[in-house]
Amino acid sequence: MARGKIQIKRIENSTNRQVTYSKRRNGLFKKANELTVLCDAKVSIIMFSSTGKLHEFISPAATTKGMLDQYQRALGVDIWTTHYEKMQDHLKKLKEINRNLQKQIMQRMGECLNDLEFEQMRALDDEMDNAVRIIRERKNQVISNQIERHKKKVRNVEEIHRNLLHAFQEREEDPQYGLVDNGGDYESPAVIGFPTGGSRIFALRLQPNYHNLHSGTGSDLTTFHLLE
Amino acid sequence: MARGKIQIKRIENSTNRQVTYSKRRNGLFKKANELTVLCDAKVSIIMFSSTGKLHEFISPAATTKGMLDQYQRALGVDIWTTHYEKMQDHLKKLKEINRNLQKQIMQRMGECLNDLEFEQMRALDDEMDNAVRIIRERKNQVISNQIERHKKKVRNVEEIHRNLLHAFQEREEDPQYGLVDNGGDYESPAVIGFPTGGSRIFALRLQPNYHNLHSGTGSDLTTFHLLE
DNA sequence: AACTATTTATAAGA
DNA sequence: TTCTTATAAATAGTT
Repeated sequence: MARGKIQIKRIENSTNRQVTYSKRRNGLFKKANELTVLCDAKVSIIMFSSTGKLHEFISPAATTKGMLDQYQRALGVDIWTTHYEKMQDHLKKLKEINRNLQKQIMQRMGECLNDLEFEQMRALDDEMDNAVRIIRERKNQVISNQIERHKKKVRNVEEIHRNLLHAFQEREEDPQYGLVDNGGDYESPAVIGFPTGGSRIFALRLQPNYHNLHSGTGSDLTTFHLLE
Repeated sequence: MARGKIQIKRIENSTNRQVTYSKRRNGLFKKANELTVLCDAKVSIIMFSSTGKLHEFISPAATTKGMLDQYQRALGVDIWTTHYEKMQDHLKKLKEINRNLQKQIMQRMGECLNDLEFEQMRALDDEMDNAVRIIRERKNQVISNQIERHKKKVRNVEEIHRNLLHAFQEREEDPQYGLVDNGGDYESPAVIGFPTGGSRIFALRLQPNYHNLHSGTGSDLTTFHLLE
């Protein structure tokens, strides 16, 4: 186009090719910009040189992403856009649902009651009553279970103690074990009672494995504490 | 660029603008194609006219999707994936929150109580108690308001009745109207009571301004009626 | 990067 | 739209 016409075919000289690429790229972008301004259009140009280098032009008022979204929408090819929009819809709906749930909870906590009609409020009151009843029942059941469990434990412990006491007394009475070995691993007997004042348990630790014993007392105390 | 230089600014004449758009678009695409061939480059042009119409150019050896993929790869910060992944994260979190809210509501309705620790259940019980109290208070307040409104209505009705009765009796006692014209618009005197059968109301007008009297008996009766 | 002869693009008109 | 054409703009080859 100047100083001689050229054939439109690949420029074999690498340097020339690159120079031409640079010049014509500028020309192209300039034209694109003029088009944008003159015709109120949006243009996106993405190009890669033979060496893989990226250059892009985008109309000032547009974004590349926006252009590509619009491009796909226009073509109907929904590689990405529809998926994206569906996600946005979904997100919006979830947020709405969240808001409603939060509000419902608020109302169930006695707040935000202004938005309720009288009938709704009456229904809520009934529902809450019912729920409170169920929850209380359940709580009490859990308490009962706990008590039952602990009772069993206590019975176990008592039984063990009875057995031990029995064994101990047998030994006391047996002259063979009379005064031979009372020291060593074994401490002298002591009384550990329950503050409830119910059945007292004599914790006579005559065996090294007293692990069974120690879970009982403390947790029972805690449980009764919880009860009140 | 011909027959006169032009300013690079929006062409106001719509027809001109469209013609120029068409011409220059062709020019741009031609240049893009030449660039592709001469420099062994890949070019993607996407453009939208001011009316939203799509036109695109893509180098013969390339595909638009391929270009866009390469574009994202080249930029590293691929707009879509990160955005997309963020949305997915957000979605996941919202769903999780939703699940929790739903569960909370369930629990406040007395369901799904298995997942609660004893302490949590106790707290829930307390909270529910409190909420029920608030809701009931509120409900009762609304009821009170309603009653108040009804009372006022009843008072109004009573007042109107009294006035009518008064006017009627005045006419009865006035000799001027005595036997002259008892037919026509006026019925014979009668006692107008309330259907509750409680205290009957005798509208004895002793003073012209009887407004002070009317708030007592009648409206109370009505109120009690509404209350039960 | 600058220059410039020449080609190419295109604005206005038909 | 397309064609025409005078003229502006782009640019190939050179420096």
